[in-house]
Amino acid sequence: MPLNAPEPVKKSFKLQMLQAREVAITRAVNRLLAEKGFDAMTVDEVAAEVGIAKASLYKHFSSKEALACAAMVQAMQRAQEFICGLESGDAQLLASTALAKLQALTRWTLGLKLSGQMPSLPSQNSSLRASLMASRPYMDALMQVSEILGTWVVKAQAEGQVNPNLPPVAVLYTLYARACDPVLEFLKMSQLHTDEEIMDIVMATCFEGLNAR
Amino acid sequence: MPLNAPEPVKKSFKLQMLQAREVAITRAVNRLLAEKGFDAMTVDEVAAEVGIAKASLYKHFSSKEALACAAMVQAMQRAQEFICGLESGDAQLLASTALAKLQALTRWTLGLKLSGQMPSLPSQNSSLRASLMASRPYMDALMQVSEILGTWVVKAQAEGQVNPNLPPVAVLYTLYARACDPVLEFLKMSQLHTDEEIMDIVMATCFEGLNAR
DNA sequence: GTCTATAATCAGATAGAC
DNA sequence: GTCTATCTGATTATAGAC
Repeated sequence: MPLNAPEPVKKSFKLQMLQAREVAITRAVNRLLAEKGFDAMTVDEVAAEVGIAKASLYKHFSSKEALACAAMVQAMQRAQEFICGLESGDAQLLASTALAKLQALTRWTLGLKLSGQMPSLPSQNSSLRASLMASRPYMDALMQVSEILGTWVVKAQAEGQVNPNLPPVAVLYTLYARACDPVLEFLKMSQLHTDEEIMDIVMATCFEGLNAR
Repeated sequence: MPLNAPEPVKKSFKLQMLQAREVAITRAVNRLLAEKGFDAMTVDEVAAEVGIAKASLYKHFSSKEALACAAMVQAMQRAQEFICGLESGDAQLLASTALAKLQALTRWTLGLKLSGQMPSLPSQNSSLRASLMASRPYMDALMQVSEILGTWVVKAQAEGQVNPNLPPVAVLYTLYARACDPVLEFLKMSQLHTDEEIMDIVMATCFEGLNAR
């Protein structure tokens, strides 16, 4: 048995295990964040869902806020990947205009929310708000996403497809807000519509408004 | 000094004081509920804001949930009064059509939210949700409001002013959701617009949609 | 009914053995 | 790094004097 060779291999393996564990943690946090929100989620629940002791969680993340931040960053990165996909190659056929891209992204976020994978933003004065604002990885990802979406909005307005009287930032905020819109839960609870129908309804109210056209 | 006459007068006075105190409490709760939400609000804060001891609060309301329920019922009653005003006399000139009434009510709720008087609904799994659903006064008020608004929505659709393809209940939920829309806070934080402008923007996105017309 | 003081509980975080 | 057991602080709720 060689004495030197196994070292880096073993190290890499351990690192992989570490990362795999952390991915499992953020996935659990993401799900619980979507289901109950930050305040109602307890660290004990996270530990139970991952299947490790609470103390072990704190070896990976220094606080409950750090836990949630990591999950939010992960979610943000998934959004970035989806956005990149919309900007490149094949997707051009499906989403050729700026408006089509905005709509595709919005529908994707609605689907995430309906399937319980969209961590609900801290809509009120939560301790999470401050932590997120102080988190470089999160803010960087948010800025990047906002910049791309901002250009899409401006382009869609220039192309006459989005109401040019609306401040672009207001359009942006509106799209962000739709990703955590309680209307989706309400309609799902009523059990009168399929997920597809619910998405169609919310997409219609968002882009076409309540008024008849 | 008569021995019998003062009795009912004194009782009535004490009752008035009691009710006045409880109104003061619900007002404070309402404000804190709007500012921080149910979970972040503590009973100590409520007591401090009202200016009485915490134990005294529990003489009026049996739990934190009961406290919040009372505030929500009070808010609901204010909404009912506004709705009744829209249906009667003078307001007919300002809000003659069903759509105009829906818009007037929506703008009113946006104004409440902007001035920090709209208690934010428990959007996630809060203990408040269950308490509200179990509260007869709250559910009764909610049902009454929903019934009236429901007729307005159907009428507005029949008059060709609201998109007839949308299920009326979806329109209703959408209007409820706009009353606690985070877009309002986001725009207010950006400090680029006055409250009036913010209301105009949100009203436009809500009723006319993001798309150009 | 209001107060001070305290009980009871729960959740975030840590100590220390392995 | 993971565990069990524990600490600490915050928060809901109550006891008991006045």
